[in-house]
Amino acid sequence: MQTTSPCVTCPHRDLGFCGALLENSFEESHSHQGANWQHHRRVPAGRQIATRNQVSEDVFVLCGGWGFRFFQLPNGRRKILNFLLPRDLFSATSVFEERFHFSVEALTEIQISGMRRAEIQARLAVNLGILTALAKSFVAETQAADEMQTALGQRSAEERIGYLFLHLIPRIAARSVIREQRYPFPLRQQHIADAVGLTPVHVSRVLGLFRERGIVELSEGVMRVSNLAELERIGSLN
Amino acid sequence: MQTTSPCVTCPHRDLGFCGALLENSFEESHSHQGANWQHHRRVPAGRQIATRNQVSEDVFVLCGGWGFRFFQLPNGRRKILNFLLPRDLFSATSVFEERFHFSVEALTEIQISGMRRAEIQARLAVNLGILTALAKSFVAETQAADEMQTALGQRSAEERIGYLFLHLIPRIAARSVIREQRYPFPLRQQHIADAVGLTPVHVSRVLGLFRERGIVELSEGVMRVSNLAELERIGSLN
DNA sequence: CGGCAGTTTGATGTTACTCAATTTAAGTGG
DNA sequence: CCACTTAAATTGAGTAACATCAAACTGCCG
Repeated sequence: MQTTSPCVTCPHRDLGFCGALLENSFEESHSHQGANWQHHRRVPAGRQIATRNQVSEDVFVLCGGWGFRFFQLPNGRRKILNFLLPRDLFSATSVFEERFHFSVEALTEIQISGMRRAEIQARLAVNLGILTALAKSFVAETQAADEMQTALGQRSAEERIGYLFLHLIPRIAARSVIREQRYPFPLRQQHIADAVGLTPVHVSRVLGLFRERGIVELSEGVMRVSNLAELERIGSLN
Repeated sequence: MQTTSPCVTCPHRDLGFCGALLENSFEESHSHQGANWQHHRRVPAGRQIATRNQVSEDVFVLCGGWGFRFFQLPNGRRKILNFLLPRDLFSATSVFEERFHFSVEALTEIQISGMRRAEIQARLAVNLGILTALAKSFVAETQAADEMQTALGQRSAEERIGYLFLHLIPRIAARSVIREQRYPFPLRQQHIADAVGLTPVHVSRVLGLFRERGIVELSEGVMRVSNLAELERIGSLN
């Protein structure tokens, strides 16, 4: 099997560093046998796979399914910081930090790929491409966090949920073929609540309104967007 | 004058890349004359010095005074993303992005230092120290943004303001000598409101409570912390 | 002294939370 | 395939937190 050609029989071809941001950079060194700096795992839905302050020698990429990063609060609530979709690094910070500053949970069944941090850092030192990709990832993380801060700080429940959906739509679309504005969407209302800082009860009411007004509808793990223009009017920051 | 010894006569010795994160990395190449890749400016209080989507060839460091990054919303409100203190890069993202994704305003009179992005990137490629410092800065930005998201999403007015103060205290202390728990603090209540997503009226009420209960007191540009333990109980995320 | 920006206070309104009950959907074992 | 169980979503009533509007108060500067 050639290292430069697509490796269709390997389900992890586009995973790990090949994933999110480093997909291309590592291709030339990807091989089936000697890759002991990289390993894969399957995790069932609902399982917590990383904990705040936990030390890890590895940097993780989500390869399949959905997960999320979160903070657990002492009062029992939690804040979902963002959702992880296939090819996402858990966080670009973990390339440099040996501890997670967040926790991670599997939302659906997921596959993850872990790589030795030491190995990644060694490659960073000599490979400008990886560095560039990593910088891009950092920039994207920072910009997304700034926007989410804005949505949370100054906006109503409808606007927050609208923003969340708008933010997720292109990310989902980049990872699966979308027909008729139907997006795969495994979130429970509780997840939405934890992500935008509302109670599940209130989320339910807002989603009810969206449905009545023919804007978005959630059911059976699918988000159906009937009126994107209106959703953008509601959720967009501009 | 020696390049390796402290350069006390130059008010910008510890500014620019010498500032925030790159202080040490650039020391050997700092010189008074030929530094045309670096320039300094003084800006009066209240002046806006960067606008969202504006293109800039330069990367900026705040050298003196306070500023803040923000998003302007169409409804007239604004969200302050964070406050900039001396030696802060406006954002580590601007080392890689030619446009600001945020706006910046001077809160007090400030001095800023701008450096050519191209120059910085060239140095990044050959200087591991700078890279490490930059990565640290990115990590810190990301962690702070995650925490602020949590504070905004899941917490009450008192907790948000408490969190903001707790977050600022060590940053201020790192930049000036603190005696008797009195911190220089140039924010108006409107700034606090814009930062934590409350109305100035409500901020005033909460600050009134803090004062009554002998926790913190703001006046004449000084924050006096009388009961740090209680402030931590209120504002800490843990 | 007058004017302005910032803060405080009061009265009232709205949004979202809480608590509790009901309905719907999703599994599970027989 | 159907009773049973459990989780998720919906609905309603009452409440708390914060917003809004408006007025009074403070300190500062010309």
